[in-house]
Amino acid sequence: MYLLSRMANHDTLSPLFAALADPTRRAIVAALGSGNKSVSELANDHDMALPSFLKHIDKLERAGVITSHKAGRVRTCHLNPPALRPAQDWLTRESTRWGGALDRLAAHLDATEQETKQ
Amino acid sequence: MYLLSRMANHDTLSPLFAALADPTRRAIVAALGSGNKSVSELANDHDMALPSFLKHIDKLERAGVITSHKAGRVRTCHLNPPALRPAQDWLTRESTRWGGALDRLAAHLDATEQETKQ
DNA sequence: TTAAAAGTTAGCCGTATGGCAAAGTTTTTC
DNA sequence: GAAAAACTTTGCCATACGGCTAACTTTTAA
Repeated sequence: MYLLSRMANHDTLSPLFAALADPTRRAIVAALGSGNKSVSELANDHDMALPSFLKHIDKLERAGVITSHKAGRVRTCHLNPPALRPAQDWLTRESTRWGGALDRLAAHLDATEQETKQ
Repeated sequence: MYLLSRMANHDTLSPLFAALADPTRRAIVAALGSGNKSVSELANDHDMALPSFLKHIDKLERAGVITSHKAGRVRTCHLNPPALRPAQDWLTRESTRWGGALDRLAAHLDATEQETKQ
């Protein structure tokens, strides 16, 4: 039926989850939580060559998680607050459905217990 | 300071986010939301060779998102409800901090506005 | 008892990822 | 105007990812 492949699939979730699937990048996000920072300020916390570090910045930026602008020779990074929403929404939606399944299981177990008691 | 590299890093978040960073795997999770299914039942919805599909199942399982057991020749897959929690928690924590940052920004703008009004 | 069903294993392929060092560019500072 | 700062580009590396086909194993059904 291949529905997914038919629906003009602007897949924002995949790059978003992928961007978060690395400790360095999550640390960057966490660091930016307390305010904007330059690339080198961010990089100081990570024992990594700058080009390697920049790849992480790029990936976060391409996923929309952060933005950046350059003023003079320094590039400053900012969080993009709405970016995490799709991920949160997906997780919430699925968890809710799982919860529903658990509820149904619980209900079934209850019913079974009632039956076996009789 | 490299704190992260020192703290006996049971990184569950990275494989978890990585597992969700693929449409096929998210579809599997969604499909299992309405009940347990065998590998081939799940695979029917995806135009993909079985070995390729099994890799997705394996990755979900290694990330703890699903479990499976084999009865006879059929392997049945189940959701593992608590698995998504760490991802949700991380997103919630960060979003909250971002919200805080936004609040502080708003407060700052308000303060600035008050100053300029005087 | 053979044949089909349902996975599984092995091996190959091209691209992406996460790392590096070295050299280049643009600003800023002295 | 030279030198330092702050990236940026280039190019390399090993491993992981996401896909395939072909061949194999185990269970079930005819």
